[in-house]
Amino acid sequence: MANKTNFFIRNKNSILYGLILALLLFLMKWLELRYVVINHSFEIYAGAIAIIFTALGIWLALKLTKPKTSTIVVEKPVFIQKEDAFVLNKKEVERLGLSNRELEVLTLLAEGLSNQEIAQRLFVSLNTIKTHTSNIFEKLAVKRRMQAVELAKSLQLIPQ
Amino acid sequence: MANKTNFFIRNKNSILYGLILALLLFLMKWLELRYVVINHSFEIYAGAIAIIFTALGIWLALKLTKPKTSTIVVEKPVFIQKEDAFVLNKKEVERLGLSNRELEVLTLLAEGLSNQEIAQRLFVSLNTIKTHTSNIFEKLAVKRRMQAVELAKSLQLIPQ
DNA sequence: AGTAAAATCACCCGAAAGTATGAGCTTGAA
DNA sequence: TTCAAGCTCATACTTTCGGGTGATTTTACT
Repeated sequence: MANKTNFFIRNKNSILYGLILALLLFLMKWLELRYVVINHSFEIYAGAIAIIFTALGIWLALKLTKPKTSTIVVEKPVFIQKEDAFVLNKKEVERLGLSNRELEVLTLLAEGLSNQEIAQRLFVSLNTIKTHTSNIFEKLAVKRRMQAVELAKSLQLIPQ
Repeated sequence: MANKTNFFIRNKNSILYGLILALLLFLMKWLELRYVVINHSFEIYAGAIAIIFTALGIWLALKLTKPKTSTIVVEKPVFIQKEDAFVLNKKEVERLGLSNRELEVLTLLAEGLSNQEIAQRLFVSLNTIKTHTSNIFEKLAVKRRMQAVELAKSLQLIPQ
């Protein structure tokens, strides 16, 4: 880090205040030699110094406390669509009495595959898939594959 | 509000500091009468006052300034997963060359309705709906109604 | 070993979906 | 007026879907 080179820059304010302080003292010394001190009591002089330097101290403190308040950031990230990890609604699965294989078929159904394609995908016969789909429709109480998929998605049986 | 009754309580600190200030001045006056001032130069005395009251001012300022606002970064993830107002993706509609009627049929298709039901809903014949669906599948380059609905949803052609 | 649930497969039949082709009608723009 | 696009409808045909029934095999559990 370049601490040494930055020293005067970073302490610029402190140095400046020190100079002002010295200047003020010098000014008072000069005033003392003239007409002020001679004619007034010492208490007034001391009180003036106290007041002035109290004010200076307050001013210094207020100015020098630089990390006054770091900005409070209120973040409001708004996610419109959430594609987070799919969690199976096991309660509904159990309630409907759907088997694992039926859920599997349901998933492929949702992909828009035909029964024939599903059969090939699962290495079983077309008739098997037809039996599965029939059972699925029965358990879901729907008439068509489209409705089955819609219902399954809304019930969190298959990923959206 | 009970401003009057709370005055002394609220300004307790200020009053205390004022008393301390007076006490310090009195202490200095007492010291002056004794051995300090007599034997030392006035500059030293003034300097001491300046330093003490500068420190006092700083201390006052730090104490009196309201408690530093602590920096708190609050993260609030807000999930708006429900379907906000559906906006039609007109660009895609135009690109695919879909007519209004076809979009209408597509919407009903997504509800899981059969061709016959769609026909009754739109007061047209079954054959008309079959023509529409065929054209839709052609334009969307899909083979089945399920795939058409999936694609239409992902392209924002119909509400989710 | 016995049993119940799940998974597999087959056959039939009717309904629905999808393909292909042609055509009438309306409307808005060139 | 002509023309293109959109909407409508029809006929014919093929494919897929869905319902119903029955049967065998696998798996898991008692």
